[in-house]
Amino acid sequence: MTTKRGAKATIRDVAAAAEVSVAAVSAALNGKGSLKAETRERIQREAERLGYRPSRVAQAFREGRIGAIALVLPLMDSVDEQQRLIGLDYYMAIAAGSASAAFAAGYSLTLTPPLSSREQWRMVRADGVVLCDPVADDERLTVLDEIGVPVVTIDRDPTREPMPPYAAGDNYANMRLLLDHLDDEGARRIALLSADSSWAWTQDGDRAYAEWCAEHGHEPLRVPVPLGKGDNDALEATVELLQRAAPPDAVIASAEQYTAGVVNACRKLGRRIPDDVMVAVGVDSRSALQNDPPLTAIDLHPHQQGEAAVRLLLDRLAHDAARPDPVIVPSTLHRRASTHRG
Amino acid sequence: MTTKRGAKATIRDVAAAAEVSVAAVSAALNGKGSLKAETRERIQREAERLGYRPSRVAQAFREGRIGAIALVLPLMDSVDEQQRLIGLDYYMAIAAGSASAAFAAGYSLTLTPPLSSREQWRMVRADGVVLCDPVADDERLTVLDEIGVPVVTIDRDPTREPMPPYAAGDNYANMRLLLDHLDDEGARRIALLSADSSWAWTQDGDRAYAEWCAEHGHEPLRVPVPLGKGDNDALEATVELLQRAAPPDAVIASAEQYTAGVVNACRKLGRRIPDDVMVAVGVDSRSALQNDPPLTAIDLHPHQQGEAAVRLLLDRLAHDAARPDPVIVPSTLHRRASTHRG
DNA sequence: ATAGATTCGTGAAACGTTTCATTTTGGAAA
DNA sequence: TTTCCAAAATGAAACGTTTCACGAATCTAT
Repeated sequence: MTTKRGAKATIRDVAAAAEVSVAAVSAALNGKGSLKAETRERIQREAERLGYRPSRVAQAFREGRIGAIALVLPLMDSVDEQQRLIGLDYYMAIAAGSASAAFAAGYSLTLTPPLSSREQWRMVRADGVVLCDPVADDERLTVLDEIGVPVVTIDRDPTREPMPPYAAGDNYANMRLLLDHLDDEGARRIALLSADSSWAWTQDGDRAYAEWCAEHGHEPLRVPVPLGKGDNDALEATVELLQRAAPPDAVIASAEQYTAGVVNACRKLGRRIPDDVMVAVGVDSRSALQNDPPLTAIDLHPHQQGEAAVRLLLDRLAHDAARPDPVIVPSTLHRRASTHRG
Repeated sequence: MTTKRGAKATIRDVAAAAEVSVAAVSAALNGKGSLKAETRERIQREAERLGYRPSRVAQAFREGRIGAIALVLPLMDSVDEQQRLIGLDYYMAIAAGSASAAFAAGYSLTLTPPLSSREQWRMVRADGVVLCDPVADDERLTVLDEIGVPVVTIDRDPTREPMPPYAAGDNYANMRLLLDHLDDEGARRIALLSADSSWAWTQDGDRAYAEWCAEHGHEPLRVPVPLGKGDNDALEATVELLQRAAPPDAVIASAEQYTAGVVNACRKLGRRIPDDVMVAVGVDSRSALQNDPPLTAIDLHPHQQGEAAVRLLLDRLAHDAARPDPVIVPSTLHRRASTHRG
């Protein structure tokens, strides 16, 4: 049998050309088995001549696994609506950490674009899925469960039973850490910008804020700010806050998205940071670090969260029934100039 | 033959359980063929009962393609050195655009972590690769060519023959556009921060700058700034520039990474933007847009570049021999307050 | 020269799915 | 009852690779 024109050469074509068995070709090309050096070279020459490339998908098939883990980021959902993707540092670090851990284990990391219908989900070719920030009753988890793809989440699933394994920071403790810090630095009226959503980190943060305020006899000053596209929602909310009769002396931006808005609102109104108003952010980012002055923020170590999530997933893949314990990645408070009055 | 304990159920197990042929099971589960409704339901029930999930890798194998495209970003290279990934808006938008185009065509997008050895490259499971910012004599392209994986680059490969298809902005024209704009706004001493590298966009930009300066009788003020990890290399370079005896009245930050450094240097020295010094950026980003004042910048439309690159790649995959023409994605100059003196 | 050991190479199975040509079944028309 | 046709279901091939148990050839030591 001779090579068909136009068709890619297979291992069989090489075997025929070199007048050996397919097994010999496989051995020669993978450096296994015991072949005479001369034979090995001849096979390699023929393979080269025919432009033979092993079919990656056939190799994958034989090995029994796709060798890829899918990462589902919420920000991907906005791709089609907005031409421009808002790539948050937090998610990018998660992606990097996941990729790193996946690759260390011989897997690659697949980004999944917005997936709405079940049909679309079915075509996700991955051995498992890491899903970021599930909402309550997240339909995506339902579908993935139906399809039988193992899932690990980053940030806890608020409602699902049984709860998929997850990696996360301690959102409740983090909010209190931030509040305690601001209190130490002399803030007495601490406002909070946070989103109305069913995400666990939002809920946990709000709860911590409410409880802390109650414990300390502070009036809660929470302003809901949508997390969507509007870059200046946070700006407007902050402006409104600062113009109140009794303005706050500290503002917590719970999300990375709010950072620029809060800072620009202060600048616009001529309020100095930290002298007139302290600013702290719930999620560290480049813009917090590079701001003038640098902003106090909580580093959730998203890189580690990504790594941890992938490792949990690989655990699940290895021992089928196992349902590993959640991993709580410790967070770090970076005390910076925005919350310290000289 | 009965289902082995522990092993995943295959289509054969379902067939046995439902007492039909494997072909019937396949047809029932995929909604094809002509099966009696009753049979179809019975098969579905059995599949459900056994927890049967079609093997995605076997499906992929049958279909003859992996169904994934790999995206190689330069920033991924820093993952292991630095725990924290610097996720540039530019690359994130490329990722989003690529993902979007890939998915529209039934492919998913795979991120590949740093790949050094040939061995590592061999395990990249993708039908093709989009490689961002190739350097001169990029070893990765050599390896990919050896392995026989089709490649498309974003930004032109400076040296390789035959040159792989690519998508890119018009770097040369963009630099001149920026310079003309600053000239129009009254700048007379325009400095350029750019990197010493073999990347095409750097080279093109430098060439455009040199030629433009010569044409306009301006003294070239180019300062090389490494693109690596150091966040404050750009800051130091700018400080040095502004403290010269004859300081520039405009600074071009050619890379997104320089943005914060340049702005903070101005702030540190008390130079107002744009009154004392204009600032423009060669790559638009959130930090440019959200800065106070917003920074004039060139929008390279990286989302479209990602889309274009993937489409080129899919073209190559479809018609094997074809070597499509490069796609030059038009860029947009966003004129913002940082280069306009009220 | 023969047994044993070593080296070199082979044939065939297996992975799980889909497809397609073919066979069986059931029912209606003659 | 027989004939014919559509509907329903089947068996087997094909996808390209790796692996594994085994056979043939060559060499070494008795």
